[in-house]
Amino acid sequence: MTSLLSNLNPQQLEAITLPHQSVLVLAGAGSGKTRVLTTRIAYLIQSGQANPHGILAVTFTNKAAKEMLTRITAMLPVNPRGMWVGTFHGLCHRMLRTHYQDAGLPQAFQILDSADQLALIKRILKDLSADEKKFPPRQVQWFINNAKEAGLRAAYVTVEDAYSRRMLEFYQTYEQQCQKEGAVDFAELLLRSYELLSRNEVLCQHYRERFQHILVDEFQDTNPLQYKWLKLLAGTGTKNAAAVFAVGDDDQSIYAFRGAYSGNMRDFEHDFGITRVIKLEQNYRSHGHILDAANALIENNSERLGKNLWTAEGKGELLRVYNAPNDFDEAAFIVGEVKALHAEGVALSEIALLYRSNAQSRVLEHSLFNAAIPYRVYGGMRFFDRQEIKHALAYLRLIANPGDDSALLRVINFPARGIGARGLEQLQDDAKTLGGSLWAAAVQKCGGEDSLLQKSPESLKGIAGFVHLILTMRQYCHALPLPHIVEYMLTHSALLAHYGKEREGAERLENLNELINAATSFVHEAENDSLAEFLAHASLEAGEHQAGSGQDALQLMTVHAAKGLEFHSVFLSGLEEGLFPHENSLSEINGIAEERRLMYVAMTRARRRLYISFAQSRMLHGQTRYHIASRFLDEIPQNCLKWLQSTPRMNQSTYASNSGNQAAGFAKTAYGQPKSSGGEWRIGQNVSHAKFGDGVIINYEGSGSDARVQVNFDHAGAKWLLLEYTKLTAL
DNA sequence: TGGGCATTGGTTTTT
DNA sequence: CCAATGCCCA
Repeated sequence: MTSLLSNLNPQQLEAITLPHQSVLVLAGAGSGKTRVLTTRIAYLIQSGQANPHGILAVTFTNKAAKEMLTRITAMLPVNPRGMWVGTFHGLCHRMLRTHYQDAGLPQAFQILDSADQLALIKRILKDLSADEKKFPPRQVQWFINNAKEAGLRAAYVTVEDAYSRRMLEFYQTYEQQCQKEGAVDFAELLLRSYELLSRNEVLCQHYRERFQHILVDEFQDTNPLQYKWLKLLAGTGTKNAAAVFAVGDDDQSIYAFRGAYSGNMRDFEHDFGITRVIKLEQNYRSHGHILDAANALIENNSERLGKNLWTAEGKGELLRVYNAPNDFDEAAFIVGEVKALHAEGVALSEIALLYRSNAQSRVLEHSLFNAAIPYRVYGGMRFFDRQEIKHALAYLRLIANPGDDSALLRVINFPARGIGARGLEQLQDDAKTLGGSLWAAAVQKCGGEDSLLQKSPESLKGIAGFVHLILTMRQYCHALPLPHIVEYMLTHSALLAHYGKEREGAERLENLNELINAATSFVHEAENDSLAEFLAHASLEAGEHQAGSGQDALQLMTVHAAKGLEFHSVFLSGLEEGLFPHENSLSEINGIAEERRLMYVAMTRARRRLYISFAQSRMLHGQTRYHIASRFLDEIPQNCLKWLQSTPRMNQSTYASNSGNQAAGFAKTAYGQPKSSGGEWRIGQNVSHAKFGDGVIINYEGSGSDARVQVNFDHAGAKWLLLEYTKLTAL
């Protein structure tokens, strides 16, 4: 116990050792939030106030859940088995699987991810012959999810105008279709689970008695439905209500656009009768100037719960601000500074390059690539989102639940087996008349399962061939271990053969084989290794963005993606009005405040050094746009800032400090010794580049620091290179 | 049935 | 500008 509670500050200690009561912990950035959360759990168990069975801890991401579990396991000698630790969706899913009958779901119900949901909506819109111009599928999706997140079934949505009436019609049809197919989308997991608990007194009571301790991470990100779910589960107001340990930071609420409602923190205080709010304000991450700047910035927001970060460490370096003439130059500046930092011994993985929107990464990547600096971009396609994986999963879904129309439509003719649009239309009509699934219609069309299975597969074409395929798969896979099912499916569906002969199919083949590995490790790790459970896992846990390449690399990501992370040095780029704050936020209610919190999150990622840069002009949507510096820069006290200036010369530019008082160890940095000494590049000259190899100069433009040459490389093709930062050798 | 070409739109994102 | 979708043709 002593070791568990050592090295905690008074507020952390108070939070961790609080008696059985609900509490709101306002945990600032870098204040040891996760430590408090996990230590609280360990403390409850070790002090005998709770056993693992009685604890439920909920987070937003699988990553956070995993992290929490790992840390608890490290702290406790006991196996945390019995504890419920997971995401809202994961826990709700668990509940629905256990009580699928009470929840009105088929045992083999499937989870739709956003892409699956969108596909289903598109199908419905087509079915109802809706004008996709007037009712964009994405908007319909938004409407449905919004309603669900407000806890509203179609029957309870009130509409006035014709437009919403049509939307509601889509929602209704969507609900019916989901029920028919046994499909459950993300919001549905929560809503169903909520309805299950609110309708089933006995069940609700059971869980209430069991989970006497509920811990919530990132509480400011909860949406109204999640909050209602928590309230219901905790049994607020009842005699043996659970103690809810809610940890959050209203200043880091940056997901309002997807339904998060940080007002839940205030409601929580009220609804749960919170008498004391514990504030964790001591920051263990950043140096003083960074915190001073962030505090000053966020002061500009009203309606805060109120919090001021401080550190026991020194002030540290000033924030470095760079005013670039254009986005190119901004990128070049960053590249130069990254090089210098790296040369000073800072690992590239300890340096982050943050931006407001993904589009900004292009220029940065370009410069980094030319400078041969390894980097890694976060975000983008995840494993289970890939087309080939989706196809494979569709086959698996059909094995688990042939009533899954969405899955059937996805693969009935993939790989192509000669089923055209007319055949499909016919099938859909049949299904409609039968009132059953597409699968049922297909089976009937082929004269029933039994007669079909007796025929030789070679003789069957088109729909019959497909039905036979799925039937044999089901039969064959019945008792097979999961990885074998996957392997069998990949071969017999001919997915492997298909991608094997596709030109760019190598990577897809690799991914499909990776799916077998995923199944193998799932079998090893999961308690329940059924096919249905694996499919749920695939939907709920889309997999890490990319396998870490292992190499030390610079970290590129949006500010949103950086939440929760920290780095030695952070570059915050594109601090321009219109970009950050984003122009769209100007017309949104409390839009600027949210952008400001985003800025706050970005700044507090840095431990030691923070760069902020903006460009006077930048290429956006194919046009040069001119912006002024972001208002957020004005909100940072000048005495926290050091303005770096570019002083372009003939052939080189130097970024020098005007404060004359540089932080220890970092000398003025001069950029790229341009050109070969004395030599001018000329068109037709043969040159060599470290990365692209040999080539010949075919064009030239710009001058001074803007000078670029176009080189036609023997292998890499034609590329524009900024002379100032590219090392070319004359041949 | 897929590939090529035109059109269109373009914050942030986890589950 | 560039990617993603949609549509048409071979």
